[in-house]
Amino acid sequence: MSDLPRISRQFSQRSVMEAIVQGGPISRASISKLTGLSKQTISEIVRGLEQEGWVQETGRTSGHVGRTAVTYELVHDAAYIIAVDLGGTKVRVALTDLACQIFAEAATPTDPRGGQFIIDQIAALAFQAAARERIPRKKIRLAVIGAPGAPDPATGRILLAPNIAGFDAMNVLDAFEKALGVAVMIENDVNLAVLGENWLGQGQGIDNLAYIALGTGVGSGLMLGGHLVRGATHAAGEIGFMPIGADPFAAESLRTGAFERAVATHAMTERYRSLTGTQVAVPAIFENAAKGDKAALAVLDETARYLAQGIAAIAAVANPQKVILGGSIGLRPEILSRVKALIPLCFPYPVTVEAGELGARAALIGAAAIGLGQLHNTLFGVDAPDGRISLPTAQAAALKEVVL
Amino acid sequence: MSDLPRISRQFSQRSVMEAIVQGGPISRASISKLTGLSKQTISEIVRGLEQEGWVQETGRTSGHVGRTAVTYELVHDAAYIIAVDLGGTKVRVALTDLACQIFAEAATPTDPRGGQFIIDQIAALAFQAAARERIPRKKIRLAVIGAPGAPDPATGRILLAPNIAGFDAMNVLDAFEKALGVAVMIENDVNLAVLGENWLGQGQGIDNLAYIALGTGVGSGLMLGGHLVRGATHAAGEIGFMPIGADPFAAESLRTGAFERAVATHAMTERYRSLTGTQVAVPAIFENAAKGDKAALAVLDETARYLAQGIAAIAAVANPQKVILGGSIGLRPEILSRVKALIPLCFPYPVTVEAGELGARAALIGAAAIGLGQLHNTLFGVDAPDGRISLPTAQAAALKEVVL
DNA sequence: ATAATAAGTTCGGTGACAGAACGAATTAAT
DNA sequence: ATTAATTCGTTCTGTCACCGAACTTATTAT
Repeated sequence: MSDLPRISRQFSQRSVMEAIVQGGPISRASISKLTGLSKQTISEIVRGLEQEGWVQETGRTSGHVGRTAVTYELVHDAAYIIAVDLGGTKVRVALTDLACQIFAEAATPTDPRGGQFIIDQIAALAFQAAARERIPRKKIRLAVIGAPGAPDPATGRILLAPNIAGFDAMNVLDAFEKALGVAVMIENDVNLAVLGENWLGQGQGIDNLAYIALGTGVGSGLMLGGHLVRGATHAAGEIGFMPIGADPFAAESLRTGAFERAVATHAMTERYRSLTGTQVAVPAIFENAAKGDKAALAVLDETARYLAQGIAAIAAVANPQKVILGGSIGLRPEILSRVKALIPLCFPYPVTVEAGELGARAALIGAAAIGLGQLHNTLFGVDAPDGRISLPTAQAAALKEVVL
Repeated sequence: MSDLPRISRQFSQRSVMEAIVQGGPISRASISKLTGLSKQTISEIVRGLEQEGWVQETGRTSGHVGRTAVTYELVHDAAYIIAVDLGGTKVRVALTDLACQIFAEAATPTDPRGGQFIIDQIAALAFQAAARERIPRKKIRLAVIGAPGAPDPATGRILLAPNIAGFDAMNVLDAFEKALGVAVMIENDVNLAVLGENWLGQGQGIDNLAYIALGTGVGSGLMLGGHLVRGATHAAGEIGFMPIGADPFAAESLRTGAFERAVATHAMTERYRSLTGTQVAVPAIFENAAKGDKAALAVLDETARYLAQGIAAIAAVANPQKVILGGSIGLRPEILSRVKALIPLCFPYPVTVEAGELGARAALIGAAAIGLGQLHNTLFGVDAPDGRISLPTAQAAALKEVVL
């Protein structure tokens, strides 16, 4: 139903672009072989892309029999996207070009005043970075914001985001679009983390993936069958409320979440306090455990025990091929090793668990991934909602970190 | 990448078919308006479809100004599919025509000898039904088998299907294809149940749906974002192993599943026995509860309490818009009412829970749904894996049940 | 009868491809 | 140095799936 634009050209154009993006400098003849389209068609499409400024000649092949081929590659600076990871304590902003190169990255403490202040802060960061790299604003096509909570695309609001002041009452999407002057996508930060790990981290090539971010709170992002799972109200992955760990019918569990009460920061410090009588922050608990402190070791054991159960629950429901741990607690090897040992004791099928490879930058890289995918789709592709493009990993591996 | 067939025609053809399937008898002019394709194109496509025998003229419009229109509709008996719900105790077989009408249905106890005997039994049932309705075998294009366990399309085996003897060792898919002589799809029965309820039952129009089948065992089917969730090893929805209810680290939980040990048939009878000292079957427990038996009521309360937690876990992970209960225990109103009351006490966001509308036939209807979708796609559509066609609900509502 | 209206066809496009043939450029073999 | 083999890229011709406008046909309302 609905008007069908002639999708044929778009479709082919997209696969040509994909071949150029992935194949680096590539000749038209090679694109033809890769895509199965005729040489003639490739020439036409490439001519079009060149005229519009998306690709350019880079050189010629040599050293093989036969005529030399003219090679083409992306015009890297034809378009840029802004990727943002907005956390309760830190904001990270990155700029990415069409070739998936993250070449400007900035991190700074989140403006505690919240609301519009944060939005202005992010816009300033992004534009500073753009100015530093001499990127004209016109070339910025899209911004992707990762934030805790459940962004509702219909209203532009972000629900369940207690960590960020003033976001519950405003239309965050509109505010960002106004401040940045480009189209904005808002996505849950843990969802982006799955995408990030799927693109460049632990989850490469894996279509069924779960990411568990464990720190101050717990959240999970789920990629099933290659698609991000968002759920009916974009609240999928709010696993803090799983009825595991604390008594789920307790009033406090209804507020904080039974599982969160069993595994997150607060649970660990409380557990340590009840064993020793002293209040100690989480990093110190890990340090003490390394020194052989029995109470600290017990805290780690118990936390891992509940975490293993949480992973088992996710595995039972969604059957991911791999579960990636992230967040300040989840990235700890002490937790990972314990969880790996415990899972086979409470779940019958093998579940691979690993720590995230991208650490705290997973969500930022995921934001870049989703933005680039979106950009390629809107510029060159069908506007199919599930159009996944395969982004190249080669260039992207060479990331520069520029902390302000 | 890969050879792109000229997909344009296919695409349009599919939407024309969709309009005809849904719009009942419909004129070419109306199809044009519906699809946005030009009248001329519609005429061409319809001419093609008519020549190939998929649609036919049915009459003319009248009573309005302007020229009368020739209306077209599906040739209902142009193709058939076999839908099978293979359970541990019962086999259901149905035949469906292209217009989504289930017009022959048979149910009979599963052959206890298992393995090839079951396959032959199903083939016999299907062919008997076909003969009774004078359906030539050539017109049967596809069979969809719903079965417990995790069918592995790569090997054709069904894993985790302890209820059906002899299926673990054989290539079930091949055996069915040989016996039936048509292409066969095998799918988990609970997954089909979600599709069934999504098509004609409680879940109509809902894209994020969970189905929990509770009886001898527990299983769940998940539809997220309109797609069936199967997981990495097709084991998604094996929620019996959620670490909820019994101690998940107990050896018995590893075998049977902690959640299954807390909510399924065996759990209820055991619970009743520990309270009263007498062993009573599940239906009797419900009867006793209706009579006011305190022990029976306590059993229902406790079972519902664990079930509510299980639903909370699924809701926390996947955030479905609605959770549908099925299975001999799940369909009971006594359970539903208790669960509805308990969920708000252990989960903070609203979760709609309802009993399935299709009862025990959900999986069978789901099998028809997936088969019809597949058939429409392969015959008229792009072979996109996610091509969902919208099946009409009107005709399908008029189902006949023919129990042998 | 005549106007209005809707259905359907005919006719003449167009754009996105494919495929064959051919020229152009290069290396390898003689 | 010449020739053969090979590969690149273009030109030319053709097909297919569409669209839009104009036109014919059939019907009801006036």
